[in-house]
Amino acid sequence: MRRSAGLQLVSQELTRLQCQARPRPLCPPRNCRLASSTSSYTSRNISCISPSFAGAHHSHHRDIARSNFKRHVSSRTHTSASFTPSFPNDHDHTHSLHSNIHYILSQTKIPVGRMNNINRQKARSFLFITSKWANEQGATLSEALLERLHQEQETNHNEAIVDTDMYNACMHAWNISGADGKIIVQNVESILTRMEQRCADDTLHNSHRARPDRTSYNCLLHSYSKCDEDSSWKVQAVLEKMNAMAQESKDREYASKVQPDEITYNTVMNYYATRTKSKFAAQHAEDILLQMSELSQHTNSNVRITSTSFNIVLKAWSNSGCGWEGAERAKSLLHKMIQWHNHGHANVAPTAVSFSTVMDAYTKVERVHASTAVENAMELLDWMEASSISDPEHVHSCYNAMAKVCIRMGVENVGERVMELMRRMKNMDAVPDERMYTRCIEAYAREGSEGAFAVAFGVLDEMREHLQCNPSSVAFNSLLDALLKKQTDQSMELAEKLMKKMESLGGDSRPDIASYNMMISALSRSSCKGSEQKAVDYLRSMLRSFNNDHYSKAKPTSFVFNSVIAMLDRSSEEWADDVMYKTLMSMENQQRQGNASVIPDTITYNTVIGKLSKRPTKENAKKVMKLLTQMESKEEDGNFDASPDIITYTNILKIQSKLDPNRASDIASRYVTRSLARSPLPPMDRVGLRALLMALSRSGKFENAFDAISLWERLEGCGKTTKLLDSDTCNLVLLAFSKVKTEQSADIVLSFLTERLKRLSNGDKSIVLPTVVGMNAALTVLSNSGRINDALSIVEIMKALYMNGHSKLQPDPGCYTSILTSVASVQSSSKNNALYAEKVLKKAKEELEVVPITLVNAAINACAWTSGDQNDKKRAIQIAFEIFDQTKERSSYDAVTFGLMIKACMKLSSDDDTRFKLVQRLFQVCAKNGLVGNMVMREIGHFKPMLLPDGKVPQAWKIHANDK
DNA sequence: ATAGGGTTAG
Repeated sequence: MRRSAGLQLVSQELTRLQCQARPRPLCPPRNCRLASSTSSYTSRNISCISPSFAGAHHSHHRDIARSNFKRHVSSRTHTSASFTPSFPNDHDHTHSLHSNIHYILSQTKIPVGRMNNINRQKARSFLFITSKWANEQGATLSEALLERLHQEQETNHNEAIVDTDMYNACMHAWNISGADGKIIVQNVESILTRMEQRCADDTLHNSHRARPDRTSYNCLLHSYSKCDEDSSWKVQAVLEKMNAMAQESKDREYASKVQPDEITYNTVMNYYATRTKSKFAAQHAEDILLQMSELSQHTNSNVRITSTSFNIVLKAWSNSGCGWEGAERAKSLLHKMIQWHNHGHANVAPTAVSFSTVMDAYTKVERVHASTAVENAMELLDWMEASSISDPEHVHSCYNAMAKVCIRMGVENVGERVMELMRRMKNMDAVPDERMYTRCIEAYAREGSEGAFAVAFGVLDEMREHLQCNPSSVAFNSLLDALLKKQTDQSMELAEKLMKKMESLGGDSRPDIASYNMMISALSRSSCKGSEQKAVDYLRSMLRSFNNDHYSKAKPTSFVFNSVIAMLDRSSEEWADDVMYKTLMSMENQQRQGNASVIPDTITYNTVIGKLSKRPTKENAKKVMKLLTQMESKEEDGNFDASPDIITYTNILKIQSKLDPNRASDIASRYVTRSLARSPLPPMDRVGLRALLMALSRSGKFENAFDAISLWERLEGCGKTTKLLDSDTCNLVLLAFSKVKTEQSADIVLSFLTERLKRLSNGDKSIVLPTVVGMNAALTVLSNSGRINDALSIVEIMKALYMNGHSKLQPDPGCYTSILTSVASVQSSSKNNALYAEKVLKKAKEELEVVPITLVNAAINACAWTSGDQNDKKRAIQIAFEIFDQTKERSSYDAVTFGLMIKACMKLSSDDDTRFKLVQRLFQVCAKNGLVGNMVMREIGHFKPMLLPDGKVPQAWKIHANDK
């Protein structure tokens, strides 16, 4: 395929940018080593490198953490000045921070109760420093210091060491940590609870413990808005509690300290404003605004409505998920705000944020309203320019919001439109910032034409010049996105080049989680060979970037891992299953290290287990079992994300039944037992049920057969008959019992069958019956217990059902064979064996058109195993010969028939003389017919006394034996 | 201690 001119242009552009990239600074060892070791999976060197200072309790860990930090800092100073990954505060302070950390860590070595004043003062100021780091480490560290100082206070009853501000700072630290919402809420709740409990425990001896104030509760309320979970009842409860405390407290001063203020109400509104896709929440936020307005009327009120309050409600409507309606409501609220302002409420002046928030609401309207949305937003922009804004330094954000509306609404020639906005903002003395340039790039890239791409790259260049630094990954991502949506080989190639360039530029330009998501999911959609390898390589470099270089923007989410796993699942590369397993291990590793955005779930595990099960090797079986254990132990710990389900077990049983059937039946049994204990039963499907029953039916253990039947009956009771149960699975249940030789089995099987037959005769048409296969198994069980008559009546019933249209229940020779084989088995041999054999054979001859030799043989064999006294045995021999003689007439016997007859004579004869005569006679007929087989020779060989007095085999035997 | 903004993704 020839390259089009436009793409060629873009490609040149890329190469040019590549050359412009800053010369690679000196840090070759790190990169070289990593690059050469791509074959080893990165997860191995992940765990030890991630620094977790606060969690480092003993000095060994601390040393590792510290030395890694040092290495990290020194390598960074070489690469990029704008890079501040793990401690995003002022870069120049890195050194003093380092010594701070050193100091703080050394604090933990001082025994409790031995900190002097200077120690305490330092710890206190470090607490306030670390609490402003705005990352998880800062929060963890400040909380650790808080707890350490609390211990100190507990041993010095007369001194107040920990005050309310310190608690508040720690909660604030979590709120700004950027951690996952759930984690923030957990930590803030736990700090506040501790604070409250410690106060409640306070005695006269120590009345110095810090009491939560309004700020503390405001912090708590704030944390709820960071988390997606529905915490509205908690928010409501906190507000009520604050009001109650303010009213009920006898301490007037304290009462005024916990009385909710405007920040409290703003924060509560903000909680509702952050609930996306909920009209109710937006309405609720607006209601609170009304309440605030009433409260502010009271004298001495500490509540007053400001621009912020309004802006929060504007956001609420923008986030409400109400599309056009939400945008319109936001707009009219903005009008109301201006009215208020005009009526003398100076502190509700609309700000740039107000305008840009409403504009943002117009980016979320339904397609039909696209052009009106753009018009309305443009009106807002005109309006904003005409009015005096109280925060002119934020005016540029309105142009950005406007540009976003144009892009989202699919305006034609968006690139030029956004360019125009950039010119227009300059007239307002607003300087386009990085975000605005990025928007502009996005706009051109979205246009998709090759010329537009070239312009986008041009803007990227311009941006570097104007901003005097490299564009952040976001700008590149817009380009990547647009390139990858083109879905051509060339554009994929260009995207790969772009990724390389981002890496070489380093710093904030490095690929982030969005870049990796896009590349990997595009690769997983591609059918080119080698895409798997490329995707896995990207995953590895992402992990390296996050784990080793602490690049927080590359923090992985489930999405990347799942894309890779899904792609490998479809792959035919022979390493695919192994790499899938390693990918899952790496996911678990992330989770273990506290990355809350990585959640391997049941589907993830099932995909990997499913793939591993396709290749039944011992290693894969081991891996699969390890994964199952992992899933089960998570479930026990109360984490149900990855609870094993029927699909999990189906795959596990698939591999184990090939390698270790006993293990398979144990696994199946454990699962069935647990499932039966639950109500309702966990979901089950046909394939899974079959796999379970197969595994259970193989073992020959009574418990397993019992599990099988219990499960089947329970499912039948749930009315799952049509969806799940069929004759096939019913057969498996009976088959399970056919290998168990106990009296109990016969009872269970018989009542199982009679129950179903009874229901059938009562007109239950949904009843599931076994086929001959299952029936044969049932016959085996009954005959094993000597219940030949029961067995024969079952055959009768089968015949009747067959006549009634149950075509799969036609009695076949196998039925009789099943009975006779059981009669012959050692466990069930009785004095009646021969009589049974005679009876069964007779019945078979009546019912069947052709009686196969095997059936006759089975009858003779049954006779051979007759026990009891001499008379019983003598009669057995007679019966055997009668059967044999009848057979002879039809000349349908074989070598085995002779073997069995000889065996019968050997076993049943009362003395050697009789034995000799009978066997000799049989042997002669046998030899004449040329049917001397292995079995015949073996039987004769067993009998030493049959040899001649001189120890030789009689001539008669010899001749014919050698003839053969 | 409260209001915001950029990219992706089945």
